Amino acid sequence: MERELLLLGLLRQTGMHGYKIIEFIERDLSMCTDLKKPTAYFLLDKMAQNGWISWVEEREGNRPPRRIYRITPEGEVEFQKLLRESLVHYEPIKFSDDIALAFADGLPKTEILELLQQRRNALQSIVEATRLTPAHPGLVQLVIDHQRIHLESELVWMDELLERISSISIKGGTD
Amino acid sequence: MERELLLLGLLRQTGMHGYKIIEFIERDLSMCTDLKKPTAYFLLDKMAQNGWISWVEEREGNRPPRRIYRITPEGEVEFQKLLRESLVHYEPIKFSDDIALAFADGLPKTEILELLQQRRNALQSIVEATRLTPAHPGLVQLVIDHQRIHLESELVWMDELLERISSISIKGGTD
DNA sequence: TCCTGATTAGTCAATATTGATCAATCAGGA
DNA sequence: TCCTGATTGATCAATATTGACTAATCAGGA
Repeated sequence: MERELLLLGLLRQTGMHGYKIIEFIERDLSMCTDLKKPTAYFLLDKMAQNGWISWVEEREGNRPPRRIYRITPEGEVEFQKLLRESLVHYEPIKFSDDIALAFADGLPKTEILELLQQRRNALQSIVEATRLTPAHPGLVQLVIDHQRIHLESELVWMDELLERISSISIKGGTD
Repeated sequence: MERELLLLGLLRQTGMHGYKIIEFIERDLSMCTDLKKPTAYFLLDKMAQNGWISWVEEREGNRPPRRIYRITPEGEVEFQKLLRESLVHYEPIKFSDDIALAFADGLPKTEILELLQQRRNALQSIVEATRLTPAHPGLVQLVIDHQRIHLESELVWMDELLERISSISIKGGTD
């Protein structure tokens, strides 16, 4: 549902062909979504069938023709509906990486600590890279700041986690 | 991949039939995963074909027969492999809800603030409910604490967000 | 006893997602 | 000019995921 919102939101700003849309998403919005190319084309098709967007074929020079998508009035209505729904809604995220944590007693404690230390270092690299992100214009900056704040708080959590695992005895662990 | 790890991790503790597995996941691990019933059965089938788990048919009273799954030695090897991979790996989560934030200028500022205030209140309810969660035994407690810490930090972020949006002017907004 | 709704257990058709691939064009060095 | 690798643009077969459904059994009130 957020995927439809994303595509409508982009096409609302300007008409675009599929490739440009995907390029923009992967460059500027990769921190919110992992929408892949074939999924994007699939959704564009579906939304065109729904009448939310329309397209015209365009050919530039000798290149193969491409479809320029634009949002329709019905699409604009749908956009606003999805936007309202999405803004009020809060869905706690799932830390799927924590599954490994829950079953970590399948390994000796020293190894758990080594592996988690590597995870922590990977996280730290990401945090440091994120600190260098240049400012973006408009509301996207909010999204970036959210991500940055979250990552910093994750790093604090990882350090606390390493402490706690050091100090507990692991049921089923071999040391 | 974490889904396979999850199923192997459960079957490693004790043999179970599909329904019990799903029940446990939905009751105790819903904060890490949203694995649904048909997906679970699909994965159990696949893992059985891979030789990671085996099953025997059991009938209890007059009930229709059901398959009791257990982990095999090959499955145990795979479990340890997946566990190691998953413990070292760090993947930043995607805040897909932030997509709406990035496109919020499709609505007037006062409405954005109203809607986000509702989101904030929904979050606060979840935070309060989470504070009451009783302690779990073992490593699962770590997972719960992670979630709780994250949610508290999200609440702080939401309040900052509301402040910031109040004080900026929205490009394209109608007020 | 009979009926109703809840629980247990699982399946399947439909939908969503993606890795791999294709095909044209272009940039620039040999 | 010709070749090579990068870029643009999109598709498809295969895989993953899930909403909706089936079907049996059980609990307990009329």
